Amino acid sequence: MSIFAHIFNLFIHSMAQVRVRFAPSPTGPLHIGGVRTALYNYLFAKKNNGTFILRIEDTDQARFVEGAEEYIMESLKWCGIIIDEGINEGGNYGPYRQIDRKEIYRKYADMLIDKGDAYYAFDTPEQLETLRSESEKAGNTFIYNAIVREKLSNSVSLQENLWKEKLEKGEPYVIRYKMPHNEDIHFEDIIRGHIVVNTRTLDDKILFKSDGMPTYHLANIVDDHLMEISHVIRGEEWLPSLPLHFMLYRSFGWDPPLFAHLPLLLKPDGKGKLSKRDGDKMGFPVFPLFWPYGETAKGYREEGYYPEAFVNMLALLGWNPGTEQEIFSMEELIEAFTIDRVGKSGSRFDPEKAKWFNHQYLQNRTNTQLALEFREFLRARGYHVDIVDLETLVGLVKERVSFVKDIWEQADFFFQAPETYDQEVIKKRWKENSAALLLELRFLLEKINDFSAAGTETVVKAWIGEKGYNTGAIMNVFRLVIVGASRGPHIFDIISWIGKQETLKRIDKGLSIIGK
RNA sequence: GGUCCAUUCGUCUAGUGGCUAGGACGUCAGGUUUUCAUCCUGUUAACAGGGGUUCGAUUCCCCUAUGGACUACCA
Repeated sequence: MSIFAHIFNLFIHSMAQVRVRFAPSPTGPLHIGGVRTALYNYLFAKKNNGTFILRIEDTDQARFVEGAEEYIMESLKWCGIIIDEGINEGGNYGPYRQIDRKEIYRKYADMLIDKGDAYYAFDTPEQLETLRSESEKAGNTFIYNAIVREKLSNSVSLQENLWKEKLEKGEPYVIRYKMPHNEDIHFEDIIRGHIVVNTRTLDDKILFKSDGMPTYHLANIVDDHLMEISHVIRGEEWLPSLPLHFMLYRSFGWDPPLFAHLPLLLKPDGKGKLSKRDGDKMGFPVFPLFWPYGETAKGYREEGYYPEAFVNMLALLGWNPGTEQEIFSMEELIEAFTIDRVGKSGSRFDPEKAKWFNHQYLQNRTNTQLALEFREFLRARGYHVDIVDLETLVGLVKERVSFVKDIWEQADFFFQAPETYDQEVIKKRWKENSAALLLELRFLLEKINDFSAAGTETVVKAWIGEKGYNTGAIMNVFRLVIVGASRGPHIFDIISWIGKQETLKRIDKGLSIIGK
């Protein structure tokens, strides 16, 4: 443990209350990277007896997407992440939707203007766009900073009577932060450690838009302060704006919370961060739940992942307990989680490992649970099977599958006689005497009263031994007519489950088709 | 381009100023299974490169390379 992490630990234990927030924008389905951010916030909150808050950051009305808010909440619920304070849960620090806090932000923007740390700017987006493309042509980057603001249209460069007149005339304006020209800003990140940035590389960020809404930067700082957020745990994409955020806290005279910037989730192959396209291309979901609006997207829930497996997999992507334990319940994750064991570098998402986690969780289900789940699947297909029979069946095939829906692929022959027979197997196993042997077996089975797996197996093996037949020669063609291929569980388990009548029927059918 | 962040097996990762650099997924090979799958056992494979510091660096420092994020009146 680094010295900084140690000090940090001492610090959090001395703090009165841990309050963390997950603050997504309702602009579409929640990406699994977002889910992981929410999860780490939640684990950290619960580990420290703190509060987990959901705040909706919907200050950009143009990008608002209908249904996204519900999607976010349903996703968290599916994952087992319980919100303590939020738009539905309420709390003493509401409202929890930024659109409903609109009136709050203006006051704080004005405070900064009065203090001289912010100013009005009247440049139109078109003007700025022109300036940007011009400097780009000249090979420079346009930054709205201390040097250029003197030449542009704002309350710093303009005479006081001029800009006041513009204000009175109702000319559109934004409020920008007045970034100092040349100052080293020092700040700490729990995961990254000490960082220094010089303000000359920063720009005068817009805090308040001409539509009367704050930007992320203002709203975020004000809300985190007002909601008494103790730790900001968010994605690494926010690291570049951390200096600005520190400056804002300083300007307001507030104590900043502690920050932890999480590494990103990367695509399984190639370069860059995980996107929806990767999932489509490689056949795995990038979203927790199916997203039915607009461009539809697959979800882990609908693909048959257990939420416990999904959460377990996600938790270990970028964090580890330092032990060799890999399977964790939510309670165990909460118990084991510490921020100082979150890695610094981005993690490639591995769909194979995700499947492995689900396999582990599926094996730990009882046959009864699985039978119930599989029955739902069968119902959708028009099969109605007794639950006790399904428990037996599921017990026969569960270890070969990772998902409930895979049970069907492993067990279709339990429900229907083969339509076709694997040509490879016929070529390899079907001999001159196969038909005769099968016919003999057929009449042997017909006479058996105890059609349990053990019952039939005993009789058939005795018969084989008695006659001195070759076991493989019989069993392989037997499997062929029952299953249609060279796969599946123990053959006597299969015939016991389908019953004597069906077994005989399948032998007859096989004989008539292959045996001619 | 600029700023910031990162870099241990193919992937997720453990780890230390001196270790045969550990585990998991995957791969491959055996074994079990009369089939297929599972399972078991084993195998495979890594400290990005170059300089320092040091008796000794994968570990500490610097440079380079590579990757990533950001660079909007989006979050």
